[in-house]
Amino acid sequence: MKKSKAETARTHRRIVETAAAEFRRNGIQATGVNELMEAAGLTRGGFYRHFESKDQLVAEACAAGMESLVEVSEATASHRNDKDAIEALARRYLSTDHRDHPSGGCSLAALGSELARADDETRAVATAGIVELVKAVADQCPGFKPEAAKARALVALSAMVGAMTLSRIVTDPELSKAILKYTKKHLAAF
Amino acid sequence: MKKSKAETARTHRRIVETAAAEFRRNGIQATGVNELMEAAGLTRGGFYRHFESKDQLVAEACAAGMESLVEVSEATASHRNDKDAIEALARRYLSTDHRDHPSGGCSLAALGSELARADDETRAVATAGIVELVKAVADQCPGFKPEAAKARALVALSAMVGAMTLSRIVTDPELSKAILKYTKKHLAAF
DNA sequence: TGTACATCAGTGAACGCGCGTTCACTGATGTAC
DNA sequence: TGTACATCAGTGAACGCGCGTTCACTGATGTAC
Repeated sequence: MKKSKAETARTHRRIVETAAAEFRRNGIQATGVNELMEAAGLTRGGFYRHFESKDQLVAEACAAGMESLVEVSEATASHRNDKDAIEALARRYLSTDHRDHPSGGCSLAALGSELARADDETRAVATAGIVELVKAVADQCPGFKPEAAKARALVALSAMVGAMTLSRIVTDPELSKAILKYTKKHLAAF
Repeated sequence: MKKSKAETARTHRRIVETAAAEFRRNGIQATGVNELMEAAGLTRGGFYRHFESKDQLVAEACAAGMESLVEVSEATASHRNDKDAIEALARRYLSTDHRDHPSGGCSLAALGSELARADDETRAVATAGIVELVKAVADQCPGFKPEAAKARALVALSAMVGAMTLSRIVTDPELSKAILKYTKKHLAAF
């Protein structure tokens, strides 16, 4: 039963979006293609009409994840009211809500160490996303020279990704909160 | 062929150390029990004389990884010459050598997002290691009140883990170096 | 505009493979007498 | 101190299972005339 081009494109996008969320929730390796297709309301066999391999889906899901991260970050950084862009970003990023819901959150924090071992295409896609994100944040840092603003954005991103990762590892709720709180405070004064 | 208690303990330790290094290099899920036993010079069947399950090995390997991280960090932070403990730590941690050799490096950076999804025992072990690490670093921060020193150590650890993770994801060598450089510079002035 | 045919998204069974784990067995060690 | 036996670290074949992937098939869509 062939589908129209529009519907095919919609299905493709649905698989990618489902994958991006499930990967963030479960990890890339721990999420099976079959499980993913089922979650997208399809059967396993259809997968290879849309993707050459699981690796290709990973790359596309990574791209989608970075795209939404850039979107949310741009919105947060620009809709601030006279707060520093990075303070506004940190407040949103380093929340317990983000910590407790990885599936809707940042792919870099949710998949960091898995992405570091991903294939070149996926890492290239992640790199492009990071560059775009840094540019977007740096543009919202008035009072800094371009190079300094980029450095600031890179450091803030590192601190946020690390803090979110550690706060998810830690089993002590107080320590988990403290990691978020102190990093937020530090970035606000930065 | 039964072995003496001493030799059994040595074998156990060898498996754990091998696992800790291989996990950091390959990831936890991507490293098989059989492959690990072979790397330790044994055959697969013997594994379950030492561990109840792969999960138990993961917990022990995580403990070993945190222990060596604490050791190296204590040595680095205390053998500084009048530099701040955190500056000394960052200089060593945020090196391209560390970036390029995860197997001998920090488990939190190498396994971060996998540890966040690990079972309670492993996460508890990681938590204990983080607490010990933070305490050790905070103790080497003279001129700060205990609470402030701990906050400083937590923030520095977050920034270092995040920066190392990002620098390993990124495919652009210049950007990868920049992440390390700017984070190092930031922590030196912190 | 209507008809005939090629295309291809999606189905569902099947594939080989490597995983974590189990098991019967071996034989040197530690223990009981 | 010497002997007999129980223990158990390590071997290597085998297990069920779920993974990523393939394939013959279906039938609605898009295209050619």
